[in-house]
Amino acid sequence: MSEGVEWALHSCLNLTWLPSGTAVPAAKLAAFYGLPAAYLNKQLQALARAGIVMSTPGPRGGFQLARSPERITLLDVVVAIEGPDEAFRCEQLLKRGPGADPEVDYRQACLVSRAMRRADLAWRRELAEQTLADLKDQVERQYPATPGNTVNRFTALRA
Amino acid sequence: MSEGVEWALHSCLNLTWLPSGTAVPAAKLAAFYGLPAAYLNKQLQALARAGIVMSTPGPRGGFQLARSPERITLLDVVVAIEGPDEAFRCEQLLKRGPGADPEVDYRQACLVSRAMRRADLAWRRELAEQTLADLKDQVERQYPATPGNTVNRFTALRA
DNA sequence: GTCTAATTACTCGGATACGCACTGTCCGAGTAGAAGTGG
DNA sequence: CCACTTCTACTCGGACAGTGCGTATCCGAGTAATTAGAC
Repeated sequence: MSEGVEWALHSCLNLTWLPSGTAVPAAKLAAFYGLPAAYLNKQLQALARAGIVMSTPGPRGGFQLARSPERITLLDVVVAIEGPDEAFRCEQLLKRGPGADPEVDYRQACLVSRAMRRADLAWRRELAEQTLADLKDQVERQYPATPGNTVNRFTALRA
Repeated sequence: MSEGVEWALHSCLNLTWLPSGTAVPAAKLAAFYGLPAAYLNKQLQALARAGIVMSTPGPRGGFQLARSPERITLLDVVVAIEGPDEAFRCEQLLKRGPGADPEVDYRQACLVSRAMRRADLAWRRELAEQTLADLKDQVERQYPATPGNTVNRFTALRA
C-alpha cells in the first residue's frame, strides 16, 4: 500500500482539531511531520478530487475538511489515495485455460476470485465502520493534550 | 497485490486434483494457462520455501502439494508469495511530530496504525478460514467435470 | 479619511525526472532414468 | 539373463535484464490581501 495513505490519514486527523473555516496550507501540514511539502500536496489534491477536503488558493488559503468528520470513513481516505480497485485483481486465468467459455465473466464465476473478493470486502467493511470522528474521540480520550498541542503547533508554524 | 498470487492459487488448486505422489513440472503447470514457465517456476519456488509444495528435481520430477489441502489455507499461499508484511506499514509518523517520545513504539501506540491493523486482521482471518480443500469442494460441486478435465489435460501435455 | 486600483506575495495544480520492486528471462547444478557393456 | 557403468535428458534453483508505478520535485495560473495614491 502507498505510503501516502498514512500521511493522508494523519493530516486529516490533524485538520479535525482546527476550528472549522480555517484553511491550512500543505506546507504547514507537511512541516508538522517533516514531510516533503510538494508530495504531500499531491496527496491532498487526491483527497480534494474525492471531495474529502476542499482547497482554497491564495494567501490565507490551504486545505480544510469538506464535511464533518462523522461523515468521513477511513475507507473514504484509503480509496481516495489508493484508487477504487481491489488489491487482488482477477486476470481471468480460467479464460486462458482449457474448456474456457469466452462469454463468461470469470471475475464473477471464478471461485478463487470470489474467495479473494470476500476477504477484500471484510477489509473494506472494517475500514468503512471507522470514521475520522471515531478516531478523533479515541485520541482525545487517550491523549487529552493532543488537540491543544496540535492547534498550538500550527499557530506556531504560522509565525 | 502481486499477480503471482493468482497464478499460485490456481496452480495449487490444479495440483489438488492430481493423484498424490505424482509431481508436475512447472512447465506443464504454466502451459495449462499459457503462462511464462520460468516466472511461474519462481513463484513455485516461493511456495516450496514456505513448505506448501515440495519439489523433486530430475526426470519425472516437478512440484506436488507438501501436505493435504485441508491443511493449506488461502492465507498460507498469499503470505508465501507476498511476504508476511501487512499492506499498511506504519512509518511511525508520530515519532517525527511534536511531543514525540523516542521510547514509544508507535506501531503499537498510534491509533491510526491500530485501526489499519484491525482491518488487515479481518482480511487475514477471512483468508485463513478458507482452505484449498474448501475451494476444491466448491468447484467440484459447481463444475463436476473439472477434476477429470484437469487430469486429462495434464496427461495430454505429458505426451 | 475613504474609495479605488495596481502590486505583491502566497496558494494550489498539473507537468516533469528519479528509483525501486514486480515482471520476465536465462543458464548452470543435480538427479533419475535409459542405454550400453561385460560377465 | 543380470549387474554395473556411462551417458543422456530433464528438472529445479538462483543469478541476470526490462518495465511500470510510487516517490519526489519544480514551476506556472490564479487569488486574496496589502499598499499606494487620488479624491
